[in-house]
Amino acid sequence: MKRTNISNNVIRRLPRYLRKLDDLASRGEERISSDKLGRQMGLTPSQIRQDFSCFGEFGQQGYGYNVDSLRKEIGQILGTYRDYSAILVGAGNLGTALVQNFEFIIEGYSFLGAFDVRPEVIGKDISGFPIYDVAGVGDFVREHKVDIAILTVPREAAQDLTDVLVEAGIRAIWNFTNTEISVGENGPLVESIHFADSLLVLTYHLAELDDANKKK
Amino acid sequence: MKRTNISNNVIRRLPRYLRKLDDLASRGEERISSDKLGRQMGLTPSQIRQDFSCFGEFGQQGYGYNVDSLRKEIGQILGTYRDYSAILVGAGNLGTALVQNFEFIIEGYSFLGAFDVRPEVIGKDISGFPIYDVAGVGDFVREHKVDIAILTVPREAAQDLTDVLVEAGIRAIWNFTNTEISVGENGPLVESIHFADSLLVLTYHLAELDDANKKK
DNA sequence: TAGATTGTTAATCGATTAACAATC
DNA sequence: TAGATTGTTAATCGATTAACAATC
Repeated sequence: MKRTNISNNVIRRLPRYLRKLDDLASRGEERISSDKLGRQMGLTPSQIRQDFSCFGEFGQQGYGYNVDSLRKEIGQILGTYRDYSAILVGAGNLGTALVQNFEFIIEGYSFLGAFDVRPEVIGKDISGFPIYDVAGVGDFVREHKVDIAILTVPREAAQDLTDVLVEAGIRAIWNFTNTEISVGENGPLVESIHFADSLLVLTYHLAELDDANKKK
Repeated sequence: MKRTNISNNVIRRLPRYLRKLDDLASRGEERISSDKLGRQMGLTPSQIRQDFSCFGEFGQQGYGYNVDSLRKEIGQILGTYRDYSAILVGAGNLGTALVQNFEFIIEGYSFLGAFDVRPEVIGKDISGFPIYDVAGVGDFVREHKVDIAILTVPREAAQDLTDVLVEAGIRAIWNFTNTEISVGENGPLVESIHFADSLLVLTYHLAELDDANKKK
């Protein structure tokens, strides 16, 4: 599989392809053409073929793409078979929800446990995984060479814990704290879920509609 | 304020500007130039000026932008002062986390309450807001002309509840179900938070780094 | 006034779309 | 073989960047 200088736009479309292909597979579809896929996803067939061709030749002229093997290829590209290790930092409602509701976190990764600062939850468990004292998170990351930290602590604690994680050599932070965390030069990858941003995009469009109606 | 044919890229940058300006304001900054702002956000000054100029003239030559008034302008554009009404559909861990942790949901909107299907939570409350039987959500939306539904139900219930909400005339759905929900022609706005997509982007980059290292 | 910095027009760059030869 | 559909090259479109006159 090649991987040369892929644009962000392409990368962000890959998980959507994967979801769609999972869906097609679960409905028993065996093959799909870029044309059909495009119509189902609201993309042009050209774009789909361009996107895939960034990574290799996954189709067959006159036939299209085999759903199952394309799905595996894209899973491969996205690293889903690499068994990265992950921990949860912040075992509150949000962290608990993520681990409990979204099987993909536990199934797709080596989930090693959770960390929290509150004495009343330390020692308990989430979906069978222990909740440790957050005081030990740095050592734990070092010892287990943890790849990904899911950061779901309150905003106030975000930067301090980030510093600890970076210091301990974490490779990636999935950031739910609604703050911009800073990781310095050569720091880990950071992917943030900014809930408020998403909601504001929604209200932008509501406001837009309201304004358009008012004008009439 | 004008609003003509704004590209998606621009719209998605607006909440980031708002966050940054809130931050500057809280640190007591009074003015900011596109140049400084650009350096702090990793954008070019040109792009920042272009973005703002989609909506009006908010700056002053030789001075820059007044942090506080720019912040208000962008808030206005994003509809933050419009007091849209919202309900939570699905009072599980995730929904509870959203309402409890993210003040902006309760502070920025008329939050009217939560709905769930489980008898043991109906009648209880989240942060002082009642949890109603989800069986009545359609009537509630109709009666209160609810603008936004925050959809945090299990994947299996997602489409059925969407149908109920659409039928009742909901204007926007903030979708956390990790599924593509379909709302039909002239349906509400939908903004989805696909947790898995975000995590996959992270592992894509991890895999990319690993591959690059292997080659060396 | 001189310096700073905007808003906007023009130039560049990159991403999407169209076209088509290759081939299953 | 004929029809379908890919992978890729070229054309188009849109978004970002650069430049600069206007002006605070």
